[in-house]
Amino acid sequence: MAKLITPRSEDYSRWYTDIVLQAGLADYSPVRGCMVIRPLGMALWENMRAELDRMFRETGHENAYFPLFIPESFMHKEKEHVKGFAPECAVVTHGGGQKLEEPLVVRPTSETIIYAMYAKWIQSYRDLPLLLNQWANVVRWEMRTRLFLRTMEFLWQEGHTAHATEAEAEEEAVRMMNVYDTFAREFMAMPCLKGVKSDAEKFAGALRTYCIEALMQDNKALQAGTSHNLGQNFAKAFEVKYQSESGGIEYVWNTSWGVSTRLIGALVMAHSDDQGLVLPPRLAPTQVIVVPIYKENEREQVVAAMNRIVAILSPHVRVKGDARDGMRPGFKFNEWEMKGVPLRLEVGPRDLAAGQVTVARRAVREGTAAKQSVSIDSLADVVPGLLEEIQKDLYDQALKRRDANTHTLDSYDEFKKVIEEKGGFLLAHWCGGVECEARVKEETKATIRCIPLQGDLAAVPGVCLVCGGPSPRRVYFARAY
RNA sequence: CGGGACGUAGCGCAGCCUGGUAGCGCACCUGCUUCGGGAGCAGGGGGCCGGAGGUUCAAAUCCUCUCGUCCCGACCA
Repeated sequence: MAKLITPRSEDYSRWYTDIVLQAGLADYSPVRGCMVIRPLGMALWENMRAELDRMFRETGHENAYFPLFIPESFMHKEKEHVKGFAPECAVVTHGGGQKLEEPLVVRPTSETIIYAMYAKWIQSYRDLPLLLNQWANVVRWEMRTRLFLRTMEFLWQEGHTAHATEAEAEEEAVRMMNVYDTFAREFMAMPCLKGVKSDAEKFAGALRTYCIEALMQDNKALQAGTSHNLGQNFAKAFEVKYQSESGGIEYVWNTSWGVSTRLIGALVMAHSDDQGLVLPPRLAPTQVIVVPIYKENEREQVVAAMNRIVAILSPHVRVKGDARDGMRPGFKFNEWEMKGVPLRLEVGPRDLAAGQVTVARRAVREGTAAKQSVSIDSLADVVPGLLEEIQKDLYDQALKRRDANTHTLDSYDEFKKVIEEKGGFLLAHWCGGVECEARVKEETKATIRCIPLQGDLAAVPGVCLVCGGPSPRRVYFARAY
């Protein structure tokens, strides 16, 4: 027994770290608070990025790139923004052996430098909407860090758009929240809540922040993506103006939205088990691993069969053969399970004699129910369907768990009890007051994760959990990462 | 920055209380036997015990200082 993963139930935090390190997603770096993303983690991010990029393009966006350094004065132009980000900014004061005239902030997010450029690019209503996205790294000087979930430097995408009207900007912000939700559901197999942040939780400088929130296996919530309606706050700060059709000068309306490598952490915490990483087939860098099983004199024949199978499947799925000699099959089984490969094909003399392979699904391990025999001739037809089935099962399982851990409550005492004993999403009435929100946070460590949108089932009036005042709708509370 | 713990081989740890010159598991290297769920045996390499100072004939062990890491809070994608 080489590598063991701490059981989830014993120490969730340790379990998570074990999986990230042992699956080979990432490693600690020599720089405190930073992280090295290893090839498996990067391949996963690249797959996420490819799908997101496609979705961004389908909604009319293009990629661009803006500088890492932001003049410090830019950060000060929007007062809420600087208040929110100044404490966590890394600042460059020297360059080329000399003290800089004006310090440069390493971007914690790029609104300021992007809208400074937009001011130059936008003159007329004909220049709108301007819909750009950039893939970049950002730096935030965090006190405490955790692999993928919160590191001082992380990779993300940030979309920044400018529109002629408030309605268009609002539509865009909601659209991108929905894009994120669709991505999480269809590719990560991760169900999310959608909604608006309370004022206390919204982005520094935004009018309104939309978000998707997912529930992890320890029943804590994770903010998986945000989309902000920035109103005209940045347009006014950076003089982003255009001449309208009627000839008047108007400020533009902006949105910004982003997801980060935190999604990899979300993926780990959403699906993995005590055997290691579990990856949804649509994002798995390797979807199928073929493991040959042989005695010394059978090697040549079995490895040839393995290569044949890889060749048959290659046009249809991301498949690899593991012909490493001197390792027993059981070791390879465990290793690929730890790395989260959704489907394993075992090929041995017994299978070959019958013209078939043994197929094992990653996420189900108990008993032999997880294994089945499939004829080699039908592999190309069967395997893609199996992968889709796994993808669907992962989602169903996550949704079932999320729903089972969402509680509708009306009593504050019960709320405190449930948050302490069970966790999960607590759907309760809130009057909208900052005092009530702060009191819940203070007393239970739970925050409002999101306020469901109009038309949601939760939009039924009631009385506030804390003060008993009128409440327009229930909101989702949870303890969060 | 407050509260707690820990620094001994690549990783995980024991040894410390009661000082005597460093050990275990995994990983790594070599050989043989193995190979349908983390192989067995034999042999081998690898450490200024986080750093500095002190006590002592003698310090991983006792004392002082220092540096670093992790966990719990405040902050956060």
